[in-house]
Amino acid sequence: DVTEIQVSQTLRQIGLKSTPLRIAVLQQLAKKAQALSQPDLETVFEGRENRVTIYRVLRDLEENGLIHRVFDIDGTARFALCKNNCSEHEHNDEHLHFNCITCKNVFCLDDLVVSIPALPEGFKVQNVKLTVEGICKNCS
Amino acid sequence: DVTEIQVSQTLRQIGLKSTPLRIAVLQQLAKKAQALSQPDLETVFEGRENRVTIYRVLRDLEENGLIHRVFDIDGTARFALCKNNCSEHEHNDEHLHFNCITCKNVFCLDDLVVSIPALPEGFKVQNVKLTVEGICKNCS
DNA sequence: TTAAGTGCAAAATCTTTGCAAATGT
DNA sequence: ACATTTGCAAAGATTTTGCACTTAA
Repeated sequence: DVTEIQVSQTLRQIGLKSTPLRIAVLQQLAKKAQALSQPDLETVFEGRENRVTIYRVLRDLEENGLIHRVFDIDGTARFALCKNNCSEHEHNDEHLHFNCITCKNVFCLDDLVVSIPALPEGFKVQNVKLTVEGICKNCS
Repeated sequence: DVTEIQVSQTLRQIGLKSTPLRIAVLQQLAKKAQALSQPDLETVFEGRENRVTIYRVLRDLEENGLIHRVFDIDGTARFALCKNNCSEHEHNDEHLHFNCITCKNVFCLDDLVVSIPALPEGFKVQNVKLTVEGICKNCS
């Protein structure tokens, strides 16, 4: 498990203050294989935390490369921890996301390697996202 | 080019009335390699068409399997013609989308084949979406 | 102490809904 | 003629902004 101390250090390393909500959000994301949306987090915190602040925490964490954003099949933004190679506005999450069409959860399957076909002339690749839609373990 | 007559027939075949806006939307999508968002379409029609109606046209065309929805890097919904194997709520767009990080356009690269790695036990695949982010032909 | 972060209210967007008028078949 | 589609206004939902208060360092 990820301790509060570890998370605090990470935050300070990148120049963000270590605040209760930032710590709580990172810990939530750390303990789930699934990407969480802003509404998910509101539910987790049972409305105790301010909605606006959650938006700002997610924005700050994303801008500083600690989390990345994926969209579920409804286009709702969901967030997951970045494993590596992410920096400000340059997220390198070259892995597979499984989007469940039933529960809408997004699973990050980090260890699967994605290979892409050659693109036509003139297209410069920066980032590859393979999204597989279907029915997840829990829903089938 | 796709004629108005062809589009009209397609609409009637699936049980939708052939109306000017539906025809215009389908013709717009047919002549672009890029997926268009609702705001894009408003621009194309220079505000002459009602925003609400555009939303409804896109919804109806999607529900009837004529177009499909992809999300650009900002999470904005964009629409493109379905080539084949699409039906109501069962879109089979197993192809590659190139999302330009500069102009935000989404290019459907239909002819490239996507292969996926084996998934963990319990995950049932229905649909594969490979999204490549980078800089498109026009922006580089 | 003080720059960064938070909470609240309010604005700005984006999308959907209800209903009367218009349109396609 | 009649069900479908559209336009308008209004409601809902989501996300952002301004500003005073609070907190981490």
